[in-house]
Amino acid sequence: MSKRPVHEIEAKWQAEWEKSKLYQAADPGKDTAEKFYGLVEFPFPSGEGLHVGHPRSYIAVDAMTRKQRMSGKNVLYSIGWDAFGLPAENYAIKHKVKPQDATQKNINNFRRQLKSIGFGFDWDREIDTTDPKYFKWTQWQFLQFFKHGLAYKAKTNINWCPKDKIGLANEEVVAGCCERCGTPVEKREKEQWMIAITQYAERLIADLDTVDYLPQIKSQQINWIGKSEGAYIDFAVGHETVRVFTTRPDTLFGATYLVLAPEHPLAAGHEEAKTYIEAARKKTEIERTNEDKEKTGVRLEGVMAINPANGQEIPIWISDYVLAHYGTGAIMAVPAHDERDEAFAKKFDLPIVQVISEEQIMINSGFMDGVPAWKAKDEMISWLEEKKCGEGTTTYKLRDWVFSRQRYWGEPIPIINCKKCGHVPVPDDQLPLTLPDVDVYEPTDSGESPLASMRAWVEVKCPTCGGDAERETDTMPNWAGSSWYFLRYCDPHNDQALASPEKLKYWMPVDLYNGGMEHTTLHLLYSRFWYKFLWDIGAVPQECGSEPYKVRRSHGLIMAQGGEKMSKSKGNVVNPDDVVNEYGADVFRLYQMFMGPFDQAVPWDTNGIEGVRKYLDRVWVLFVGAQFIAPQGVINHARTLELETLYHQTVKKVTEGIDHMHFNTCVSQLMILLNAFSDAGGIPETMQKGFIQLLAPFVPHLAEELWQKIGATGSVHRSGWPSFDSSKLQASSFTLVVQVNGKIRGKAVVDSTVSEDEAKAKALELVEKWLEGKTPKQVIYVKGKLVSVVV
RNA sequence: GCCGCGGUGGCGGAAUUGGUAGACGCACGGGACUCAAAAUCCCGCGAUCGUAAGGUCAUGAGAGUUCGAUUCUCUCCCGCGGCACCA
Repeated sequence: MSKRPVHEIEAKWQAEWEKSKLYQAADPGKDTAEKFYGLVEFPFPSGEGLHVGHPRSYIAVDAMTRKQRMSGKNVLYSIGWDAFGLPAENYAIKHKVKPQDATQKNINNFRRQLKSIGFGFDWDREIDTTDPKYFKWTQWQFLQFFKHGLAYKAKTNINWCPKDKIGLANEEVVAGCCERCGTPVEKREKEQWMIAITQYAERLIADLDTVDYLPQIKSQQINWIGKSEGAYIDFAVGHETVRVFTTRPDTLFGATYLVLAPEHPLAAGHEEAKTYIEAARKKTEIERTNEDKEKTGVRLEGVMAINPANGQEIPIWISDYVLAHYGTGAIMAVPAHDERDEAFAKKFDLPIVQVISEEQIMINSGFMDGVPAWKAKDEMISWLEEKKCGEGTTTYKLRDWVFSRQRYWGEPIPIINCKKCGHVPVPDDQLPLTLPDVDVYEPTDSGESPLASMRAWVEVKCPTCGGDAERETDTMPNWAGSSWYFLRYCDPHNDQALASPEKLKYWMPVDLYNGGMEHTTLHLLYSRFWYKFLWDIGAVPQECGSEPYKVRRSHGLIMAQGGEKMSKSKGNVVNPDDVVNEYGADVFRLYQMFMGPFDQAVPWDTNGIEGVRKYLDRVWVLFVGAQFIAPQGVINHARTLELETLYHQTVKKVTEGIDHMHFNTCVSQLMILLNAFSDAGGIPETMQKGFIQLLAPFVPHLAEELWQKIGATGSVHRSGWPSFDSSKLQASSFTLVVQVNGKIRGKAVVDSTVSEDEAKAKALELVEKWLEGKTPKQVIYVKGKLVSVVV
């Protein structure tokens, strides 16, 4: 038997595909076929190179897009580099090289690795977010946000990571710590560029109804945006007013005190509160939220608020359990119907008034008494609006996007700060605004970007008045370039626009987007928002629709052997280079698809790879080894019919399995089919091509080689997709199962054409001894499956 | 606490408009080939009782619906992920 020359085959076809541009996506024209746009999250090219979990998503979508391409669709599937960002800059600092050079080196390594796996990417559409030709449009888009009033500079408390020396968006803070390095985040007051994503909060929730995302993705996004419907209520405090937000306006009569956040303006200036406010400011976010729920607070002496519902005077407290950045930073406390208020009231001995009875009827509520609880919320809002002391409203947990980073390796924010004219956009014809070439990238403790010290770059003339001005020195977060890259794939070399409307109309929306769950509240949310904005201002044509991704799926993580997470520190990371070198790309790909359900975490298993390698060796032997293609007549007629049934079942299963991402069962089925061919002594000629075509999305190199070996013309990857004949899915006989009182008592192989009466008669005969002479009460027949006898 | 996903052999996992539980692969055991080993091929492989034929039990636990439940309903337990003093 000839050994399968894995590496020769793979190198040969990779070179051939590259030369013939086999996977090139056609630009839309008169006769262009129907499109299919498959998308995977483009990688950040780290210094460590790919690890084995990385390509899982790419292999899956590669199989899906290959199948689409074989079916005749015009497929867009491409790749690129999300190459700006903190890790690249830290890498450069550590290795004393320029971020530009380090990034290029890493990109080259990633490209080599991806090419060795044999993806069907259209490499002519490769994207690099750090390429000035690309980020020219990232900057242009930022200026559109600015010109439409959605990008603004504001002094706010931001999340500051003292280790990375960088400001973080809320989405980048996990449990009060920096998402990247785990350092507890501090609060710092800073002027930052912000983008008003909150203006899209409602649409970001509502439009989820129009797309097909995994349920957990939708619910995580909804959760993150955090919509609450309730009311603002105004409490008079002397000559001033304190406005609170509540989701329970119905319990207004039970409000026995107010609580303000320590940052609330009304709290300032009260001598007795000073120490408390000072202490609260010093605490980190985790300290403030992790205090085992033991409530603290201080009463503001000598001030009372008037409850607008009953005119009662109630005290005002400050406490850090009320958050400054949510609602109005002030609440009405209803201890009878809110756990937190109850804990606070009990600790400080404040009155508790129940306003909803056990029977869900309003009590102790003046004009609301007797109203059913379910109606009370709406009635109270109407009353508040009528009396002009409040209004119904909706709030969101989502906050505006902190868009500034005080680091070197990012897109410079193209704004010029002029004392006279304010923030002035860099004129479009001066884009891209590139980074100055410098020697020092170290971030500063002062929280200023290293760009600030490059005076020659910073000092410019104001484009509006011509006076002395300074460039903005903050850069954009790495989420900027990745928020629109899928649009650029449609038209990657355009220097007149981010992409031409014609091409966008043809390719958008993305038909399938696969990526990690960890990006659900970051990249996925940002890019949906970004896209909606571009769509609103007409930079993306109306025809593309309001959502960028029709379908969103997520892959499970690959764990280390044994079930732990793969990590550099544990030394259990599997490098795809090693796997490809030892087994070849096809084995690597097939194993990834076979190892477990695509959407679930699965441990890497070296033994499992061996099994897949054996399978491909056996496929090889069947075609080119001793068993070769079965000549006519070697396989008898009955056997051929059996194989035919199995073949058509396999075509159906693989066709549907790929579309539904049930890759592991597709591979099982292909194994079953091969086992049957082996047992029969070869492959009937009528099934040869189809079998190779079914293998092609999973093992493209081997399939192409076999395609050539059997003398077929062209590439298997453009050869069509096999179809199944529904009439041939049914075997000529089946095993009839007979149950008595729900237990299996007999089996018999019967002809598929068996009638109901025949089946029942046969069944009763088979299980006679179990009936013990009794007459069956009921006999149930399930066609093609079983007979159930009840006695 | 809230939301989402999941729990099936020694292991990864199949099977759901309710109809043969454990497909396929791994590991393991036995055999063939070999001086021997590797590779390859063949057979076996949930537990339990039985020489066997065959029986009984078994899909996290318990109940329910049904001729029949891994699949549907209810109650509970455990694991993973997300959010969390959000008023």
